[in-house]
Amino acid sequence: MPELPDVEIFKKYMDATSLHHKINDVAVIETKVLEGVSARKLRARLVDRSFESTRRHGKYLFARLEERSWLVFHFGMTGALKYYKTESDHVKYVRVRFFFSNGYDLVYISQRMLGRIRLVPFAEEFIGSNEWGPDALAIDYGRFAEAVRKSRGPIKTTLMNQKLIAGIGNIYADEILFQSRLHPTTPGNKMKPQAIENLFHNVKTGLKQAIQWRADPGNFPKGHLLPHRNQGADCPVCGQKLKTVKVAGRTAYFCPRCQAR
DNA sequence: AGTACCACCTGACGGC
DNA sequence: TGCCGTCAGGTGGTAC
Repeated sequence: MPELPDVEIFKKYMDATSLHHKINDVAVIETKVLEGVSARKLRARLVDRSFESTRRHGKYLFARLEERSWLVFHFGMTGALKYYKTESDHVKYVRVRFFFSNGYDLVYISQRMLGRIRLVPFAEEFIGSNEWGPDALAIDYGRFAEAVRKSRGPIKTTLMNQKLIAGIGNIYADEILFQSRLHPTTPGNKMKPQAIENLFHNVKTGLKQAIQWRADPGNFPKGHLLPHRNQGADCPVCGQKLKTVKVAGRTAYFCPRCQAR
């Protein structure tokens, strides 16, 4: 699931639970989730240290250990973090476990193992080397509008392009386009300035609201697409049957009436 | 440069 | 019940 709002919730969760506790041990249950670092090195760099602060860029979460040392969490489609008292709970798909000196663990969960954990010296440098665009909550209007105006492909693809704007995935792209009353295949370079402004506004408010509602569709008030984003559902605004279309290999849900081309 | 497709993984679900 | 195809909220590589 994890897109920007979900990862922001993981960040808040980690801030509230996992900072400043000494790490007693690290257990790598599945080495496949480690990228560019061995289980041995990870353990050596973490044991006796603690997570001091976190930051987020797009769908990536960074936890600072010390100078020149950041742990990078990426969650893929099925990742999450959970903090709980050691052995108090049986959690499935735990791939890496951090044992704190206070008797609690932070675990990295990843059912499909499409996410990765890395260890990098500088968060900023890592973000730059991946050529990610500005975080969707930080991008300014000028840069956003330029990216949209220059794109010939479907607007949904542009919203999800991490090199242009970091943090929006399949689900929130659908919600943002629904709020903007834009068909997912609308070409960016065909959009009027008014429509681009409106889309920009909905990127910001859509993501901020999702964070307020803890990225849980169950908390979304009426008039939002997410809780209805499944086969055969009706538009929460006009009642029309929602439709789907493949955009860049992903399923886009939209209302054919509210989001007419 | 921009876009499409596949591979990476596991599991859930529907049809037969 | 069991098997099989399809699909799932992400990303990176390759091929046009």
